Amino acid sequence: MRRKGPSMPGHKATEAARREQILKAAYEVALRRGIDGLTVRAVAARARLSHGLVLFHFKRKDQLGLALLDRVLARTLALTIPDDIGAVTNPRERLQALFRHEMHRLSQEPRRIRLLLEYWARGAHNAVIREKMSVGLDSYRRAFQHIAEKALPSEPGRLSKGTAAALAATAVSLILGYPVQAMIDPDHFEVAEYLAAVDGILGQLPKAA
Amino acid sequence: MRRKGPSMPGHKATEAARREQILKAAYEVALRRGIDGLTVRAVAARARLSHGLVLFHFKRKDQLGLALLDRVLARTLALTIPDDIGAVTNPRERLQALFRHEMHRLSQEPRRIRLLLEYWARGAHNAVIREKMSVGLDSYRRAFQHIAEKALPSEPGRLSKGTAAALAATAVSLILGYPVQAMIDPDHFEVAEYLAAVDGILGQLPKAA
DNA sequence: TGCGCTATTGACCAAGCGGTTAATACATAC
DNA sequence: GTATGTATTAACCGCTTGGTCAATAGCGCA
Repeated sequence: MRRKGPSMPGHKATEAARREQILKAAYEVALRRGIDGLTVRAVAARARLSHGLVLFHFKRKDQLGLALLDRVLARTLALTIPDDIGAVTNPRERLQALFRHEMHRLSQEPRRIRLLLEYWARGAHNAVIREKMSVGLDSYRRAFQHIAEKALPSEPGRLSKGTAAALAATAVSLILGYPVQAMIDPDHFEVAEYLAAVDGILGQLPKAA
Repeated sequence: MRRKGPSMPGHKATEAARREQILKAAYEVALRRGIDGLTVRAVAARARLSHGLVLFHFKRKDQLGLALLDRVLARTLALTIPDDIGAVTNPRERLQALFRHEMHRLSQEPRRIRLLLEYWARGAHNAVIREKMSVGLDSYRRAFQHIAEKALPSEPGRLSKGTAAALAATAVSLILGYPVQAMIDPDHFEVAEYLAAVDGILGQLPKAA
């Protein structure tokens, strides 16, 4: 069925290297044009490859999208506590320091947050995305829950495990809420003032008698 | 250029009625299949109309999308304070009551929240969407800011207008953060516990001396 | 050197998209 | 009853998309 076909395949590469090259290109495309703009052809063009090759390494487009989601989650919700914060002995202060650190970190790469948000919305329709999202979110939340349990005064009745979990959830709300709101109107938002308000809230938290 | 053409135009309708009919269909389609599934043809099929007619009333697809966004914003971020909450005299309790009310309200229609989130993500790329979003978010936030100013102890130096605005922003984070997290893993989330944590935070807020 | 394996390419395909338009049926005005 | 205007339809168009595939070129190995 072929009419004419010169063809000129480029140089070869190991599977791992090619996958990484393609994933990197996909990441860049998604950051710039969003998930809508993440087409097989756009990724291939960015990686300077034929679009057939992209589908050769990632059999279907959604496999590429899921691999990219792993990368986004790893870079966004993988919480590593810096040494100087881990060294803070007072749990309350440690929680506040971690808060500040994460707020600044996540505010610095708004495009990645936006990409995370796009996946988030798609998670409502796609069970696989939702599951990956759930795992990432859970580990992120757990880090806060761990510190929150120590920061809370350990009263017998009032503070159950559920409370600590809920407190961790509110912490995540406060952290993600800032870049998400700032994404829409950057003018009205000062990270310092937001942090001051959150600090005021957290500072009074363990005062419970 | 026409080959053959019986055609059978249906009954006519006033412009306003048709637009409403189409918008309603678009809303239903978007709720079920997300913005990705919001195609002119899908909307037309749902409204039992030809897809040409949809484009006759909304000249371009994005005009339909923007009109739908208005509807979503009106139903989601238009904050009307119920009488029983407005009657609460203590500003702190009023703020808490409004919090509970909004949490429950927004948690009841998760699909609409998801749709709002999809638009939100697209606002990062589309200036018109972003502007509409900003207006809606601003009015929503202002309602909280208004009550927050009264709830805060009016100390001269420490509580400026910026603080109240930032506090309103944290309130919005806490309110939107819940359904957004619950959207991903509904199992780990109890609205009661989350509310208890938020109530604990807010309850201690005005204690500042 | 020559052989086989496979990564790579470009052409191809069907499906679905937004958008346009000639033909047509309906409602209204006269 | 007839003419006018327009809301409505179905066919059509050009384009992009994800996916497939025969042909091919480069590489390791004998």
